Amino acid sequence: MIVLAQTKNPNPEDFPSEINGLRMTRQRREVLATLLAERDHPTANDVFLRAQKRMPTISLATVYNCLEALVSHNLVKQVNFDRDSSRYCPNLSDHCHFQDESSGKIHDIGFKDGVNLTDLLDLPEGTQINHLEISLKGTFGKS
Amino acid sequence: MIVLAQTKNPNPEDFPSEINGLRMTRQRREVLATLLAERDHPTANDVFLRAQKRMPTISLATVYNCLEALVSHNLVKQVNFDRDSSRYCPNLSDHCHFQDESSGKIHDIGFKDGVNLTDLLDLPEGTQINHLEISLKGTFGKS
DNA sequence: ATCAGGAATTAGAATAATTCCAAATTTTCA
DNA sequence: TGAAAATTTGGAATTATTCTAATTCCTGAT
Repeated sequence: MIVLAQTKNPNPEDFPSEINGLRMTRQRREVLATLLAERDHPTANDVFLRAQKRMPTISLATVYNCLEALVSHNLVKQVNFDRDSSRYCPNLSDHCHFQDESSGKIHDIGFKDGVNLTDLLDLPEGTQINHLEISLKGTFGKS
Repeated sequence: MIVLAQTKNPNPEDFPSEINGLRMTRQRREVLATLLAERDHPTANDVFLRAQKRMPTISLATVYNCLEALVSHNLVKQVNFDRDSSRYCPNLSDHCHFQDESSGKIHDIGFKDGVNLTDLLDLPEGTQINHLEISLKGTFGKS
């Protein structure tokens, strides 16, 4: 698994031509670079507006297509809070999401060392987890 | 907190006139009874179709209204998987949801004794959690 | 380089879950 | 009983997302 640059404002040109089996087209690079540049969990439309600044011809449909391609190849995580529009997160480490109800901001929350969620769950023998999403809401402490 | 009957097919007439501060109208009783009768995590439309059998005049808008009232008074939980339509669950115990990818069925998953999710999370001091949702997908073991 | 075939992009239409609205009905309780 | 408030209702409106069909872009073989 290729580790993506964690630097801000990566140059889309610097991405390899294929990541995790996904051919990196110009638009996909742009969408990914947009997500990496500002890690504030934007919606598809937010990404569209930002990507348009550097690539004025990109369409919203393409942004949706690219996001779905990136998500399905595990380059980006899709973040859902209730029925709000989906948001996107390029943080690939194991984490969950906390939405502060006063600011609306979403924070990435890591797990403490050595803990494993599945140890806590009463799952029947032989269950295989393919996907897991944890979403929290409340008031976020100073940090 | 009033504990709702855990029996199947409760008679809507048997609910008290107010639960958790929510006035129980005829339609709200019917919607709640529908959820308690078959605990398979139906969508709003599923609930509508079932409730219509006993109350042919109920409208879909009312089902949405009732579900939202029940959810906001903590009588029912709203269950979300990605962008699928919301599903509703009258199980008020602390649990999360697992969707079996082969059958599509949703299972309630309890936590093992004595564990507390928040112990695992790297949350800043003073954070207050008001709402929490855990959704899993995969293949469910026999059981 | 050129060309054919496949993949990706695009604009706009279509979809579908949910919410909104305004009128009618029901309930509450003074 | 009657006025005010709350709820229900049907249908219209909203909106995020998906679909469609046409165009453009890539890629790899010649």
